Amino acid sequence: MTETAVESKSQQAYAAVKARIVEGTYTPGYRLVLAGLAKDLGFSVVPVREAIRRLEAEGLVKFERNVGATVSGIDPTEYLYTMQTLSIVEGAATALSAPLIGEADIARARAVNEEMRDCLQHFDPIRFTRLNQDFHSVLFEHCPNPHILDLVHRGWNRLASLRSSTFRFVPGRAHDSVDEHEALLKLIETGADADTIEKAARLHRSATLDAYLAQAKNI
Amino acid sequence: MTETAVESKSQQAYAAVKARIVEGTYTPGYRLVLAGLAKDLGFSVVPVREAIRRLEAEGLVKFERNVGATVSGIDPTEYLYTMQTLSIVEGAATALSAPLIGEADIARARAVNEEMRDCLQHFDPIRFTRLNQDFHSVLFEHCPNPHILDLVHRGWNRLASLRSSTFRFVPGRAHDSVDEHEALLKLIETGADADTIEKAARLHRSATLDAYLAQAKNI
DNA sequence: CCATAGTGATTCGTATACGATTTCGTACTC
DNA sequence: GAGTACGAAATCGTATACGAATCACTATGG
Repeated sequence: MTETAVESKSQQAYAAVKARIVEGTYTPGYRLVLAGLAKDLGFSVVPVREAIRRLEAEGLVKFERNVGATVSGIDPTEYLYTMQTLSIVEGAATALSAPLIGEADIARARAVNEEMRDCLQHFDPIRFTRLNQDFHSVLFEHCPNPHILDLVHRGWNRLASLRSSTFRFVPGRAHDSVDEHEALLKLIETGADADTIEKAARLHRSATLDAYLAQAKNI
Repeated sequence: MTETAVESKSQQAYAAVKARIVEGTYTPGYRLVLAGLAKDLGFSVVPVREAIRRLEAEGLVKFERNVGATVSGIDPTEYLYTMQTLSIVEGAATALSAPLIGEADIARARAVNEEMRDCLQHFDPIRFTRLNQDFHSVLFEHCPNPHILDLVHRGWNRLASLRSSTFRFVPGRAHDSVDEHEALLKLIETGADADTIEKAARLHRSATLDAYLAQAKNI
C-alpha cells in the first residue's frame, strides 16, 4: 500500500497558500484571486475558496465580500496586538506546562538556548528566530489545555506571516533574550509557583515588543 | 431602495445553524448533514458547507473528514478547558479595559449587578446568566486589543453553546458571584493596578469553574 | 455461534457552469 | 475641462452534478 493518506485538496490549498505567505512569495497587500490560485494549483475554485476562508479566520488574509482577498499587511498596530495577545496566552500556557516539564525537556531547551548564544556572534536573525521558537515550544507544548495551546500556535503563525524575524529589526534584543531564557529555565527547574512563571514568560515577550516599539519610534 | 444589504447565504446559514445550536434545537451530538441542512434552509450545500466550517473553527461543531459534522458535546473536560481559557483572556481583557471604563459604565454595570441581586430571590438561571454576560460585557468591551476581545467573545459563545447556564447546575454560586462583581467594580473605580484587576477577574471565573467541579464530583 | 468479506446506501469532496456584484474605463454632457 | 453616467470586464457567490470515501448490513465460511 502506497497509502499516503492524501490530504483533501482544501488542506493542500491551505498549506500551499499559507506557505507562500509565510515565505514571502505573496507579500502583504498581494491580491489573492480565487480563479488564479485555482488554475495555478491545478484545483477547482471551491477548495481554494475554503482554504482562503481558513486563512482569513487565522488572520493571515483579509477578505472582503464580492471583492476578494488580500494578504494581511504588516500594519504595526497589528503586530502590537498580536504580540500582546501572544504574551498573555503564551505566559499562561508556559505556566500551565511548567509542572509537566521534565529534566530531559529542560536539558533540550538549554541546549537550544546555548545554540542561540553561539548564534549571537555571526548573527543570523532568521536562524535565531527559528531557534527561539524551538526553545519556547519546549516550554509550552506540554500545556494540558488544548485550547490555550491552539491560541499560542496561532499567535506564532501570525507572527511568522507578519515578519520573518523580529530580531532583524532589533538585533540588540537578542542578547537579553538569551539571558531571560536561562532565567526562565531556572524558575521552572526550581519549581517556582505558577504566577511567577507566568509573569516571567509574559514579561519576556513584552520586553521584545517594547524593544521593537522603542526602535520603531526612532525611525 | 429597500436595499437591506442582504447578507450572503453563507452568513445566513452560519447564523441560522448557530442560533439553533445555541437555543438547543440541535443538541450536542446531533448529526449535521449538509444536504439536509441545505434543503431545510432552501440553499445549496456549498454555503452550508462553508457555514459549518466556520462553526468548526469556533469549536461549536466537530467535523470529521468524509464523515460529517456533529454538534460539539458537553464533554466536561471541554467545559473545563473553555472556562480556563476564558478566565485567562477575559482577565486580561478586563485589566486592559479598566483604565478606559468611565463612571457611566460603572453605574451601568452596578445597575445590572443589582438586578442580578434581585434575581436571586425567585431564581431564574437563564435570566441570571444573561445579566451576567451583560455585566462582564461592560467591563471588557473597552479592551483596546481587538484580538483579545475576539477571543473573549468566542469563549462566551462557546460557553453558551455548551450549556445555557452554568448557574442552573450550581445555584449556590450565584450569590457569591454578585458579591465578587461589586468587589471588582470597587477595584476599577479606585484605579487599582492592572495586575490586581486581572487576578480578580480571573479568580472570579475560576471560582465558578471550581464550584461546578465540586458539584460535578458529587454526582 | 462468531468473525470476516462483500455489497449497497448514505454522505462528503470537488468540478463545472452560470448569475450577481463590483470596479474601472470611456464617452457624453454641462 | 471636469464631472457624471453608462457599459464592459473581472471576480465573487451559488447551484447543480458526479465521483470518492465511509458505514451498516448481510451472507458466507470457519
